[in-house]
Amino acid sequence: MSHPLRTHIESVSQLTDEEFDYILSHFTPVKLKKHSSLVREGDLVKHEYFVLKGCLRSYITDNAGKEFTYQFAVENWWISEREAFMKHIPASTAIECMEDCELLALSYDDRAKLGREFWKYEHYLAVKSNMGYVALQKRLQLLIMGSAKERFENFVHQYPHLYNRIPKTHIASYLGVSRETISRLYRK
Amino acid sequence: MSHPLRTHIESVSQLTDEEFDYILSHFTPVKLKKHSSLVREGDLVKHEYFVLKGCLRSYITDNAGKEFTYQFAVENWWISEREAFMKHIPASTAIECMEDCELLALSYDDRAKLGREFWKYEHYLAVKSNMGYVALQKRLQLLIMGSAKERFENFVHQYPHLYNRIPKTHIASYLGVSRETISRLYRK
DNA sequence: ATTTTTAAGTGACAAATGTCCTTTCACCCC
DNA sequence: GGGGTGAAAGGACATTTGTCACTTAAAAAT
Repeated sequence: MSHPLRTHIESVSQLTDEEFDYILSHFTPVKLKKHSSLVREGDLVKHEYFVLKGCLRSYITDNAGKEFTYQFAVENWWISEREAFMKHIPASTAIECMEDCELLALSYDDRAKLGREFWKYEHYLAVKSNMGYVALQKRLQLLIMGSAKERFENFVHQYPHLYNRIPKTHIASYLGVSRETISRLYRK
Repeated sequence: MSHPLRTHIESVSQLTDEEFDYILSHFTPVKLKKHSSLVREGDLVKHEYFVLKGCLRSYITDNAGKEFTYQFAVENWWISEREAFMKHIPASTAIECMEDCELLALSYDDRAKLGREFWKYEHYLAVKSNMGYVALQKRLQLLIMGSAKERFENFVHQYPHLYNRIPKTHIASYLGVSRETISRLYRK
């Protein structure tokens, strides 16, 4: 069975064994316990992460201390604080493990290096970035157009495996509604 | 006084007169009357547009016939139906002129050609795309975190010139609230 | 200038959603 | 295996926002 990262990259472009081994050699394994922080607000973010095992979320905290989930990540997803990572500025979003996690970390410099050395890797990044943009667009659309109910149903439909894995509180804050509203919705 | 398009590109990277003239030669002027459509739902989108004069909006229509504004564009903004333009698929979003407009159209092929011929133009596109992503992120954040009031105040603060230029109905649909709610808000 | 159309303001009411509080249940930790 | 901890369900009530109907004002058309 092929390495999860390889499978992910090859959904965009094929690699030889040598190429993949070389790429993989730039990643560092990271293990984290449930509830630990991967990134805290204000941190400099020197890596982006590919998730091998576990479940994380990135979130913003407003002045009143309320948390808003910006993104989830499970196996075979990438996660980081994009803006902080790209621009070398302090993170405005925190990232936390919701389960014990195993990650692969790639530094900014190594990412740039791989991009330079492999057209294919650069292309993979570009495709990934574009998919991210389109996903963001869709989510925005749903936020503007849909009621709490529609947003929730869409979420369950789109991520059935997350619905039973992630605390409802966080799903609520991802959808921009209160936890109680979520409760009310699937009573019916 | 320099050409608006040149000014815009040069906010990212400098051009010689010859380079700019060559780039500009790939653009076609387009004039449109108020209320006319630049893109209709279902159209193939072969161009992207730089706005020289006027004011446009892109919007989605839901099953009930309700319109949701996805984006505004005024002088010195770019506008298109990104997904349709990039992937050569039918547009799911329409674009309409809210005033008489003068645009510069650039075809998909010419865009690619300019990107190939000028590293600087390619770079300009990349920076623009990244800024678009960050802007989308900010807007999403505000939609999740902010009340109607906060969203509206943020809009007025961020785009004071649009607030007096664009019908409130469309500002409301951009913010994801009803027109009446907007009315109520700035009574106070 | 007069008519017609379109945008905007307003109030009353309904529906959706948020907030607060209590109770229950499941899981984790000595 | 009991005590503690955190997540979730549920009810009561407050607040926000949407909807509808009507009026006024402004802009466009003739």
